[in-house]
Amino acid sequence: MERAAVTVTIYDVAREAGVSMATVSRVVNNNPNVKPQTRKKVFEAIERLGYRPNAVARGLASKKTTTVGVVIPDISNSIFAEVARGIEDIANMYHYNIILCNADKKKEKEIRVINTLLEKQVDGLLFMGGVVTEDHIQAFRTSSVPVVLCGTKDEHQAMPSVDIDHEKAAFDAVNVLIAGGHRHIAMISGTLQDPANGFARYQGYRKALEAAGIPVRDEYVRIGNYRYESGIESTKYFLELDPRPTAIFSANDEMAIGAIHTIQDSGFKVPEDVAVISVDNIRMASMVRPTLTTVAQPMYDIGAVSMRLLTKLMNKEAMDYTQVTLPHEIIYRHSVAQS
Amino acid sequence: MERAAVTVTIYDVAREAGVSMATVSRVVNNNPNVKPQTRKKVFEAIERLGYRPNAVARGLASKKTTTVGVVIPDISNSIFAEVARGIEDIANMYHYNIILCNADKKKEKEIRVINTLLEKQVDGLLFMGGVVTEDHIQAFRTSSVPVVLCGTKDEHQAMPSVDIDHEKAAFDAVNVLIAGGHRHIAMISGTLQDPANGFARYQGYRKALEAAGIPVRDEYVRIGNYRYESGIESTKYFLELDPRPTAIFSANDEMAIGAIHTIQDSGFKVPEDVAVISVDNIRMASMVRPTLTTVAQPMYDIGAVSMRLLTKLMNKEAMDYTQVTLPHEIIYRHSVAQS
DNA sequence: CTGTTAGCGCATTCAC
DNA sequence: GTGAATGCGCTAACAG
Repeated sequence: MERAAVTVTIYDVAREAGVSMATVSRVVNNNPNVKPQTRKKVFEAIERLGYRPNAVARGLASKKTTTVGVVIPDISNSIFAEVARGIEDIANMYHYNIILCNADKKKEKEIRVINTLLEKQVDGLLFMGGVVTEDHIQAFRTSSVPVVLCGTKDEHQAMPSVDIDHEKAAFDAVNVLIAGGHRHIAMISGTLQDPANGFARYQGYRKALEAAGIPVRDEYVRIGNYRYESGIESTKYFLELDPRPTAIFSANDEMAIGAIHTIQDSGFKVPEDVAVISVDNIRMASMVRPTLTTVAQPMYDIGAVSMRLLTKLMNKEAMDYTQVTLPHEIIYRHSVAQS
Repeated sequence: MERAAVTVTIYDVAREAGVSMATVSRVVNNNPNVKPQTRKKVFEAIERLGYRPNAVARGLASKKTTTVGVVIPDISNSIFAEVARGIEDIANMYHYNIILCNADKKKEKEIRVINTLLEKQVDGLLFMGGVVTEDHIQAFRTSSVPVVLCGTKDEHQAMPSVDIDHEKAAFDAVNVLIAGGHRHIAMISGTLQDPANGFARYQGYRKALEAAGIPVRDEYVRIGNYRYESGIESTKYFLELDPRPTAIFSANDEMAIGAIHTIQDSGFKVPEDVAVISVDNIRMASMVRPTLTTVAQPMYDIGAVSMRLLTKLMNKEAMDYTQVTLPHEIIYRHSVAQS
């Protein structure tokens, strides 16, 4: 194959192969109505010329790009990496390309990225994590391509989505603590503004306590920002309290790790003095000492299922439901004493 | 703004505004040759119709897509996330969109992704990390768009690239150990097949030892795969040795963390019994106990500088040099005793 | 300042 | 099976 110094088009291939451009188009698109011999001639010409189909022209002519846009709220968050992997595997399976766009957890940038993707005429859109506001929905509406939310949902649950039951996940996590005999359970929460993740997890915490007849104390709840440092900060605060909590439920693993280190740095032991549990199950959870007991989100599956859902939507297949809730699972490790 | 149920084109806007499509095109492209009043009319029509320019058609007509493709070898590697952030900031500054494509650290997939990006007519390509083989270079050559390697280089250093001096970084790291009085220094290396990262870091290790007159022992070197588990495995091996190493140099942070935990789990202390140092400075490095002393790669800058370099290349600006080496820096934390 | 006219590279009828 | 013709939505000369 030669180098394509100047662009070689479908016309060049046609001339080289002694056929019409329509025929070249057919073989490139795997249209069966081509005599095997002709097909061979064309392939040879393609090879000889180093022809590379122009996806832009194809997209314009066919009004399909076979690519789906994925907006990642925060590329440095490892959760999304795993979800992306699930998305990719299924996308490849259905011959879609995926293009990732990072949005740095900025709403304004998310909207911009959605618009860029739509301008690029993606055939579908996957929106990962983050808060879905009216503005997002507006942006989605300006186009007619299907959108599915993965790892989050919109407030009115009107859009197709794939997620876990965050409230139930939190509820289950706190119950592990309660079952272990804990009565003084603090929570490091995410922002309560986020209905899908933040608020739901907080609700799960409250409901678990209430179900066990344990009073909910305001001073046992701190709002963090999902980062390590904020886990440290919240935990320092908890450790000063009287009575000091004997267990901490963190809204995500990263803050939980901050909690563990803070507890240890303060001369206490995990889980003996303070137990820690959280939600996510990122890779790092098994890379702390003690290893972190946490509620695992099926990240890969969330990605895979939402991509599969999207293919159906793009294909206009009939669907009985477009809101799927995947199961979560408690991973018992060593930051909570085994009962 | 209405919803664009059916596609509204530049013609629709032209009709709505009572001008020609050329004029609409001008205002969309910020061409100054439009009377302010006309511009206003057009904008109103755009707003009223909910017009969204079709980037695919634009790309075809202008032969430019104002997007650059970025191939990420491994999306779950946090190093690349930071590099990507640098890339993005500069890309935005120059009004380029970036599309990320993950390649799962599979060479075959890297090549496929490069081709996909090229078919999509990106204006430039950024190739992050990983090994650059002849096949990669072949793929790059089939197109005439500029390519820059970031965080790696090709064997013959023929392609534009932005990277640190890996050998020197390793050399410096090992010297920290030597300066601390260590003579029994083991290394957890990456694959020696990778000239840019793996082999260069190993070379730095050797040279540092040689320069200090310390014999290089084969049993003090283990080849890992850059992952936590492989740090554990290698360290278990080292701990059995006689004489047992008093310090370990790891080719990357993640394996170093595995080393620290293994040392601790075996009843030894870091850094008292065994010191640990590595290269990278990922976020997790400050999230271990003890915190990890490491040689920081300027990840953000690597991304930013390579994107800047790419813009110049795309712009066909004259360049004196296209191979840039950024400085690294030793971050002193607590996994090596302060001298 | 604004309109007209050609393509950009390809998929896709519709004939043959 | 294959070719000729048309147009996807837009930019870019070229006129005026």
